[in-house]
Amino acid sequence: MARVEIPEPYLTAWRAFLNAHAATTEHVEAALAAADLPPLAWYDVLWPLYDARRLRMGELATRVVTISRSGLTRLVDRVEAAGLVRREACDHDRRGTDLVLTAAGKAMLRRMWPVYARVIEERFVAVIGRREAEELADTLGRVGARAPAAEPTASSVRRPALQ
Amino acid sequence: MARVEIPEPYLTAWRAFLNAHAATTEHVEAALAAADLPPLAWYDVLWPLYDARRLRMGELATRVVTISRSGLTRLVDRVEAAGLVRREACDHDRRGTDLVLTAAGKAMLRRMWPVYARVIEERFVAVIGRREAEELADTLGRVGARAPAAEPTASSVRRPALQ
DNA sequence: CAGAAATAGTTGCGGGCGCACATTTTGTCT
DNA sequence: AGACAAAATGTGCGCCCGCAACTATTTCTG
Repeated sequence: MARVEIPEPYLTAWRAFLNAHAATTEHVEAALAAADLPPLAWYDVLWPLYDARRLRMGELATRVVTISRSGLTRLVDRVEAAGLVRREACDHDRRGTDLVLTAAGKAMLRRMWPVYARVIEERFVAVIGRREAEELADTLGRVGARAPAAEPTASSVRRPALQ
Repeated sequence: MARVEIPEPYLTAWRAFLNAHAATTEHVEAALAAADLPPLAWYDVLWPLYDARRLRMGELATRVVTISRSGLTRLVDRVEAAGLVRREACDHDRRGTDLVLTAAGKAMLRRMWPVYARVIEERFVAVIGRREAEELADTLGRVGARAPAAEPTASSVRRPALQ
């Protein structure tokens, strides 16, 4: 029956990890919904497009780790239907689709970020010291590292200042 | 437009946090599926029942933070249909439903934990120092703390030794 | 250069989830 | 006691997701 042993401190940390994610995520979604804004998943599509100006579906998929390829297709369907992004033909590869942010998409990004950021500040920044944040980044960076060497990282949350 | 500012180290930590969760979660689900076992959500139902012997739907909902009340109803429907738990009438309150683990449920728990634990070891324990684990638990514990004072914590991952 | 193999993206299908509402039972106030 | 609010689940409905299969291209191979 292979008695699996995981030392107490690790187990506690693991539980805290899962809890923290559930709690914060929930609050972000609630805040967005309360402000009549789309779910966080839309942000994950819009931001990389703002950051890169133009991306192919596959490249976007690389940055949105939380959803499957087909799921992304339909997520983009919806975001496009809302007029926030536009699909364009890809030059060098007629199989591919390029995505670009529309003006409305950029505007939506500007409306979503403050709401998103507010929750990050209240639930995350507010209870973590600067030094701790650095350690967190380091530790969790290792946990999230794509095992072997390939598997790209993911999830971008704004790098250059959004306007 | 309220230029929201979040210091770099926090943003980096936040990204690492989301990435780490996506990555580990994905691996756990993959490992369970590969072993022909139910998804992690089932574990979240089975374990608290093993831990508490008997729980009402509402009490269970308190511990399974990642799903809504109605979602839990149907999750339990499935787990019950699989013969892993049993719904029983609650004595003092005829509105309520008690849940108890069946022998098959306990057995399933014993099959799932090693697979689950294996991933925790490989992806989490293996890349974190003991000291770091304690700091993680502390820091993320604060992040996951239910804001005001009520809102119970959640997610249990085995406390007494499973057999 | 023909044809197999690989790649990019989409779609059919079945399943799971959350919201809002319905149902049954308790608790309270008068 | 009688009525009304509150609490504990379950249910109808529509949305979203992932898997596997499909189409259209491109790339590799002999």
